[in-house]
Parts: sequence; structure tokens; C-alpha cells
Amino acid sequence: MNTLSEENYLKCIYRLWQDKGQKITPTAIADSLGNNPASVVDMIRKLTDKQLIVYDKKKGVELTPAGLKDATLIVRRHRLWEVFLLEKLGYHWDEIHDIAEEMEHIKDLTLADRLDKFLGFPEYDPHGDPIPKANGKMAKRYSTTLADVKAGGHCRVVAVKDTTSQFLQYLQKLGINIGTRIQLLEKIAFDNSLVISINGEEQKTVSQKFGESLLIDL
Amino acid sequence: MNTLSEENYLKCIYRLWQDKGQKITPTAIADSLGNNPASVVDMIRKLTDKQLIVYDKKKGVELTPAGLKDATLIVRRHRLWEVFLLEKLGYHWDEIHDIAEEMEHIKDLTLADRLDKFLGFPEYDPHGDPIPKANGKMAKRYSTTLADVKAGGHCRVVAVKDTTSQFLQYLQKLGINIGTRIQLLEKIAFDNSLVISINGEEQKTVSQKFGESLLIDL
DNA sequence: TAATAAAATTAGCCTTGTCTAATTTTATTT
DNA sequence: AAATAAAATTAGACAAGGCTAATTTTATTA
Repeated sequence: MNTLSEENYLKCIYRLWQDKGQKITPTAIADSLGNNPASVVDMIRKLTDKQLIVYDKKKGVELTPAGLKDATLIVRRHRLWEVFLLEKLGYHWDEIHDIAEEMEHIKDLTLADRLDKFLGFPEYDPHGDPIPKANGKMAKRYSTTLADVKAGGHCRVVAVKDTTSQFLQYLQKLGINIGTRIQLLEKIAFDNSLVISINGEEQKTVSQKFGESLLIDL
Repeated sequence: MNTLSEENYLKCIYRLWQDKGQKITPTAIADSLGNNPASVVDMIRKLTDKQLIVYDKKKGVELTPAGLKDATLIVRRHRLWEVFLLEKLGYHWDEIHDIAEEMEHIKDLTLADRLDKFLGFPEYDPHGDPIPKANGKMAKRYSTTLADVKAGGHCRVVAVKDTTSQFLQYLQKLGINIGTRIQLLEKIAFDNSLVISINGEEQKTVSQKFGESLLIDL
């Protein structure tokens, strides 16, 4: 059984691994969790002792099969609770992440599976992230962002890479949801700002950071 | 905001206060939580500093209005989650207490109210305990136990005072649920054992402890 | 009331998970 | 390759929340 902290580290490592497939360093983990690198080094030792990760100076941190299993279950619970909070309790898009952050740690062997069934076995959570199945498999993860689209190209929003309420509320204000169609009218060479048309309506300009936070399907 | 530990102490004090209306001593709290009295003394200091309790050697520990409010909310959340786990996720009577014990600590301002609405504003939880309303008020709590019934008397089970799986599974085995009708046929003078007839069927003998754990309405 | 038992409290220690500051190792740049 | 910058690590500290052992209070009983 893992502690709350251990679970948060596992989830963080899992996310970093999925996000980039790059080397996961103590500093990267520290930045991601807002912790001090010294604390991360301590936890790396603990998780290594528990055989949930392997740490190699060259390769960085990697999840072992056992660690991946644990991390996947945490992510599964997180995303299922997000669906529950939105669909059953009527929360908004931008309110659910932090609550699910707490609920994902509820430990009961059958809870995730029961919740999954109760919700009708959803494939994606409200942010467009695929929900791992009981066996660990999950639907396709999209990786192309709005920033990757060529000028003139059309696309459809399928997920958000950033689940902060700042970003989600901004999206709401712009009228963007999962499924919204966007045309990229122009890329401003100076700062990579993007001029877009949302659902065929009047054009708006958004930043490069914005574009990189929106996952799309062409 | 209270820590997990503080919340558990508040809930414990609330329960002891409701159970007996007796003086709540450090030892009583320690016994109830399975902690050492020394630890309890530490926490009494913390909760006193936060003005959630008042401790007087003569009167014992008492919740302040602020402490009562916090404790009531924790109990409200616990009992609502129990209803959810039983009714929506299909858990059994004896499985829900421990899970709700974790879920009651999820902190979100509107969560309890949304859950309450989603569940249809239940008055009682699956163990027959009244669920505090958003304003802190709650339906009647029963206090008469099967052990209080006179020989020959009839009664109806309305709640359980003990929510351990040991007790609940025993009840299940005997075919006793909330609403079950019981006739007390005889009290054995020697050890206060109770000879009962469940739903008018063949008689069974149960202990005094058993009788004191079952709340009934005459 | 004195003796004894029980309860409460204090003192000091432990573990978890965090931190800062100092040091060592590794990378990068000149 | 040497100098410098960045990253990793170690050492030592701290807060929370628990413990044991010892001591002081408070109750109870002879």
C-alpha cells in the first residue's frame, strides 16, 4: 500500500513519462510537483526500495511494471471521479480537477470498477484524457496540438493538456469545448501567436502557449 | 481548514457526545480512536487553540459552536457517502463504513450539498443514522435498544449502534435489516441474553451486547 | 484520612515528508 | 581542457502526529 505522497509522485512520474517520453530527472519531478529537488531525491530512494521505479543517472526515472500498474490505477480513479463530478453532481469543467485530486486516493479494491460501471464505462474524461480500463489499457491519446496545425488548416478539439481553472475558464470564455471546430487562419511569425476562427465565427488571436495546451484531431 | 487527524478527533468527540451525553475524557477519546492518551492530550491542545473545543477538567471536552459545525459537516459527508456507496455503487451494508471513513474528508464547499441533491435528500443513512442537513439539523435519532424491550414486547429495528462488519455480517446471517420486526420472547436473568423471534420466525438467542447494539422503535 | 489505583500530563523519541544550505557531480561553454 | 553553470546529492533541521516511560493529579477504597 502506498502513502498519499508516494501516490502523488507515482502519478507525477506517469504524467511526465506520457507527456514527453523524455528523460525524467529529479529536477523535472520537483518542478512538476512544486517540491524541492532534495525532497524528490528522498522519495526516489523510497520508491526504488519499494521497487516501483528504477533510477538510472543516464536514463532518469522509470516506472517498473508494478509502479506503472499502481500509477495507472490512480489515473483511472482520477479520471473516473472527474466524470462523476461533472455528469452526476453537475460541477463545471474547471472545478473538477482539484476535487478528483483528493478522490483518486480513496483506497478500495472494487471502487474504481464499480464507479466505472455506474458511469457506463466512459472512454474519456471531461478533459479528453482516456480513462485506463481495469486491465490498464486505454483508448487513444491525442498528441497533436493546435500549435502543430498548418496555417489554413481545420481541426477539432479533442482534449486539453492543461487542466488548471485559469486555462479552462479562458476556453469557456472563448466558447471552446471538447468537440469544438477550429480553423487556424494565420501564424504570427514574430511570437508564434495563432489567429483562429472558432466554429466558423469571428477570428481571435491566442498565444503559442495556448496553442500548445489544446490537443486536436485533424 | 482542519487536518485529517483533527477531523477524526472532532468526529470522535461528536460521536461520544451523542452516544452518552457523558463527560468526555482524554481516556475515552483515546479508547475510541485506539490512540494513546498522551497523543490525545496533544490534540486537545491543538483543537483548543483553534477554538473548536473547550476542555475543562470538571466537565471534560466539549465542542464549541464552531467545532460542532465542523463535526456535523464531517458526519453529514460520511453518511451521504454511505448512501451513495450502497445505493449507487451496489456495496453491501457491511462494506461501506470504512470507505466512507475516507471519503468524508474530501474537502469542497459544495460537494456535500450536490451529493445530497443527487441522492434525493435522504434522511437516514443505511445504518439508520440520521443525516445532518446543510443547516445542521437532522431527523430523529433513536436511542432505545433491543435490550430495553420488556419480555414479550414487539419492536422494529430502526438503526444499528455498531457499524463494524463483524456485527453487520452477523445481522445479515440472522436475517435482520433496518425495518425488521422482532419480538423479545425472554430475557435470561443469568447473563441478560435475549431470546428473540425475527419476523415471527423461529427463535434465536443473542447476547446482551448484541441487544444493546440494535436501536429499535416500539 | 491514608493508601492505592486510575487518569492526566510531561518529557523525550520516532517516522514521514518536507525544507535550506552546503557539497559533489555532471554538463556546457569558452 | 579548463572554467563555469547546472543538477544532484548529502547533511541537518523542522512540523505533524504518533509512541513509551515517568511523573503528577485526581479518584477511589480500605
